[in-house]
Amino acid sequence: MEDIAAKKKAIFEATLELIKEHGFHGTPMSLVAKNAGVAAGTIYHYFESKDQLINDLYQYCRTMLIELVNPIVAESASYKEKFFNMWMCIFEFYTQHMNVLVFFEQYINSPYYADKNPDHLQDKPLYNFLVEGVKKGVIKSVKPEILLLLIHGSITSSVKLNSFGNIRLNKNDFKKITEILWDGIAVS
Amino acid sequence: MEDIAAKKKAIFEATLELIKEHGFHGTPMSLVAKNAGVAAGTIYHYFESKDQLINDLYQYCRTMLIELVNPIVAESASYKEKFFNMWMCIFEFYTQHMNVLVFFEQYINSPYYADKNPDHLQDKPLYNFLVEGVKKGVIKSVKPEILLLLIHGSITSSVKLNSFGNIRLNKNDFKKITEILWDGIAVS
Amino acid sequence: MEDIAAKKKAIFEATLELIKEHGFHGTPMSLVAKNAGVAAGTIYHYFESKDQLINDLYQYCRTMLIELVNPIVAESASYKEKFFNMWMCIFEFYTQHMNVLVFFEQYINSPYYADKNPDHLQDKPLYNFLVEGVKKGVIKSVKPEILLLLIHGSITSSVKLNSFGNIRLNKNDFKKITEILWDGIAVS
Amino acid sequence: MEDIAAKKKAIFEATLELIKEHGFHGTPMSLVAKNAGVAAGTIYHYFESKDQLINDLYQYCRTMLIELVNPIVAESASYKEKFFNMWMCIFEFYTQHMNVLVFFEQYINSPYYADKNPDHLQDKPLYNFLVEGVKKGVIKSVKPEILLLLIHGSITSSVKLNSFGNIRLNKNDFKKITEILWDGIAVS
DNA sequence: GATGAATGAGCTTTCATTCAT
DNA sequence: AATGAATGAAAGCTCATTCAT
Repeated sequence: MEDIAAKKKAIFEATLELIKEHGFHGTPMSLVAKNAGVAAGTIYHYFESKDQLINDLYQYCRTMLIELVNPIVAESASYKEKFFNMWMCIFEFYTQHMNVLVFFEQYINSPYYADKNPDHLQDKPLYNFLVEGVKKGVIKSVKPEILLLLIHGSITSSVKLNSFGNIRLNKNDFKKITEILWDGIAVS
Repeated sequence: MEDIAAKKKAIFEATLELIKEHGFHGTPMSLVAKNAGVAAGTIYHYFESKDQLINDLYQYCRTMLIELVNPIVAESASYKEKFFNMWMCIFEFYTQHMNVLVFFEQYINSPYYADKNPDHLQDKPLYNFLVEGVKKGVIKSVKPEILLLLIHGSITSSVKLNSFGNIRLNKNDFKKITEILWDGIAVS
Repeated sequence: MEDIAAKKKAIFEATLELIKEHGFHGTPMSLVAKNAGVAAGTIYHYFESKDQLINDLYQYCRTMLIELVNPIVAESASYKEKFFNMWMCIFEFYTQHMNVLVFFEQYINSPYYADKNPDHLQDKPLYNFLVEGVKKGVIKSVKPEILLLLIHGSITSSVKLNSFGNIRLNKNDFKKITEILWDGIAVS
Repeated sequence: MEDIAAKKKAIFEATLELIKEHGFHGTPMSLVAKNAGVAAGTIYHYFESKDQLINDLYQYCRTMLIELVNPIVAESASYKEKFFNMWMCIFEFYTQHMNVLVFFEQYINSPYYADKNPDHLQDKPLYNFLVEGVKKGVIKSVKPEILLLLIHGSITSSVKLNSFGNIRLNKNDFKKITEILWDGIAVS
């Protein structure tokens, strides 16, 4: 991640911010260039087309998230604790990077995300963590894809509720939400 | 709903289908006109602008869904049964109207849905049903907005998993999903 | 030819003139639009793309020429006279429509004329006229394609010499050129 | 010709090939650089601009052709024989260097060849050879420019017919073509 | 109401050229 | 001399919207 050319990164960040603010449609390349501090043509040294930029941006964000969650799996804590930590970790990441969350939601529901196969984020850490939980008998024997979607949905919904909505969630709310989830998925 | 001019409805349906297939960006008014069997100018008799068309379409779909859910609340069944029926009813509606689901997801995450206040669908029936459940002490005392998001998220995720994914859900899966939800939110 | 929409014709003529003056490369669609007195977008109602415009323009010019030559074949005159009349007719057409000549020469030698098969103009009238001449034993038994190219080449060269060069051809020169041609191809 | 820097020659040859394949328009400097095995900036050490490159390339090709034809004039053979040899010599050069022929045809008909004065190739050897022929009374007293264009036209047409067309010319065809020419221009 | 040709602002993209290294 | 990343003007093209019929 570190050796991404500075300009490439600037382009990514400018795009992310503009998409959050104005959507795919309202984000012309000229504006991306301006906000990234490069010339219009420069973008095309790094990305073949606008489509390619969007797709590369998706991978860029995905990698950010995966690298964030990875360490938590390695912690030496109870499964339930790790579950909670993971939830909070992703929640906080999205809260601090609303533009990533907004981008993800738009991307997933756009024609860019062509195959529509909802394997979004399900790779590596969180998915494996859930598979492990099922195997250990800690959580119910449900298709991990379903669990994943429930969890991810609860996080993003909470972030949006907290950030956009009239409602502001407090520690108690987080506890309740994660407990609902846990009560739902855990083997009692 | 019945007195919507036939042309207006044709425009709505054409738009819905095109957005599902090509997204907002790939849905020019000229194509909407063509697929709806009207002239380009005709659309502007019914809708002030493309933005207005999109926003009106949102209301059109929303109303469809609400009118579907309403009768279930009135049923004389146990709360838990109604809860399950509601889930299945919405699940089936989205499964049969994938274009509505896709449109909703795109709309919610677009600049059209400007205020970002996640009151999407939370009005009327389902919201009230949940408030009632909390009051009765049948389900946990959590902000209904949160419950709503969890439920809606579980439905849409399931539809997408079932329709786009490699996974096909069966009766048993539905039971598990709704039980997870119920176990999570119900007062034990 | 007459029922070509006035706008389409205006676009053709503007393109022809601009290409003569500035070549393919120096003829932006915006300038075509301006000189044709239409909006940029209007061109795209009539032509799918710039390439398509160029190719349609070729057919437009080709038809003009063929319709011009056709009547001469039908004349009741000697073969040699018709031959001379044809030469002069085409010569005068190109002289009065230099932009068509310039366009043809550019087109034939461009990637637009993809298959490179030099059947340029060889269809219908002139080609058949030559075949007839060979059959009658009036002109030498040579592949008509060759004859065609020699004749066409002599016309265009003469037009260019006359119009661009320092040399101005007079009646005597025309006589000599056509006689050279005739002496070359005729059966003595 | 020999002391042209190797890189300069590489640039010429790459340009020639690209223009044959994709035309002026489809030959960006970046591609010339890539195919010539040099950096984009390097081209600008040798040529002031793309226009200059094209114009220099024209002189480069012209010189090639002149140096080829020169020796033939010096041969000790009959005028008619030399005439035939010259025709075949140029024919074969173009056949083996189609990219030069294509480039010439495009150049002559482009705005690069600004003055449009059709003295293309008419300088030195062939032109003088024809003037000499007229003076000797071997060929008709016609403006040499006209003769030149007829001859050159017959060669290029034959090359294109032979190389692109469905027709393949044989020894007999060549004989006929040159004889037509000779019969046309020679004093009988 | 209904039409659809016409508009033109604004988009994505290309490419000749420059210049710090 | 040589490089190639960077530039930005200008190209081809799209599409929401209008308006005479």
